[in-house]
Amino acid sequence: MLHVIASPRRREILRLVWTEERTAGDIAKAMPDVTFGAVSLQLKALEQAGLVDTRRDRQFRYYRARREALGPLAGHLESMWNDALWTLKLAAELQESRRGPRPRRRRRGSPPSRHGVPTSPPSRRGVPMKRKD
Amino acid sequence: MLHVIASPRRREILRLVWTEERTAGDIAKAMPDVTFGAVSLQLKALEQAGLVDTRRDRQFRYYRARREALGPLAGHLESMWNDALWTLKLAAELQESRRGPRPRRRRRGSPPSRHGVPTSPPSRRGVPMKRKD
DNA sequence: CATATATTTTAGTTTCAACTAAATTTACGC
DNA sequence: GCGTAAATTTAGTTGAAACTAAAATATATG
Repeated sequence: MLHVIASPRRREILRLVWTEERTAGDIAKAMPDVTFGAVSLQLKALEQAGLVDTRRDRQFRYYRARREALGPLAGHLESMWNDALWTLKLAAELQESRRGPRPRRRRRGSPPSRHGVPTSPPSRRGVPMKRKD
Repeated sequence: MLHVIASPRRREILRLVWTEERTAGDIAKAMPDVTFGAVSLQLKALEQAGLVDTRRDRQFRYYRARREALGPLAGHLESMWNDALWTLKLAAELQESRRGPRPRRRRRGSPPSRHGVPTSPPSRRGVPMKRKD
């Protein structure tokens, strides 16, 4: 759990869903420097740690912080977010803590091909999938 | 700061120096699965985060937790350590969270040589060094 | 000064979490 | 059914943290 809130990225997500639930897309839009997929993975991490609740409605999935799961840290995080000075620091941390590959400019006009994939695996498009709640 | 206590290794060190100061060697002996150097680096990280105080006496360096620097987390950590069940979990985490190279068996009888170091730099053994308090 | 012990620092290695891009799944509307 | 939008999952990449081993630093002592 400590590991999960140690990430500035996940703390920023927590802050976004602290007082009201939001959809995954809404959250992703608020973090323009990462892809939707990256946000989705972090949401999964937060959910598995029990730090957010999730709810499905139509094609949307809503997330909301489980403040009680954070125990004594909840108040600490809140006071940080209410402090204007800390907001600046968070932005700096988000820049600093950026991991993984930087976005690469997509080549214009080049045919859709991937790195080490000479033969594409058999497509399972159209095969029905079990619904995961 | 959250990042520093997110590491099970550093939390284990904090626990060791929670109620009484200990020497670096003492701490390293209590963690037989890592080298002295690794422990020293983590101690430096803890010191730079302001989570431990340090004191020199003779050739020894003593470390002690700065419990007040942890704020609301201090109590949380304490109660974790006093819970027998959590002790087991910590051991599991220490195994799980292990990073970096695993210790390799030293080849017996092989001459002392290093990877990409054909020429060793000029030894400065015996050259006096400035004292770092 | 030489040797021993305690600790830190450096250089290089390995593992892993955070990421991207693409593919897939799911649900909606026509 | 088809197409589209929302979200997740998969496969692969990257950078940095955690480590090892060795060297350097620091202090004590004969």
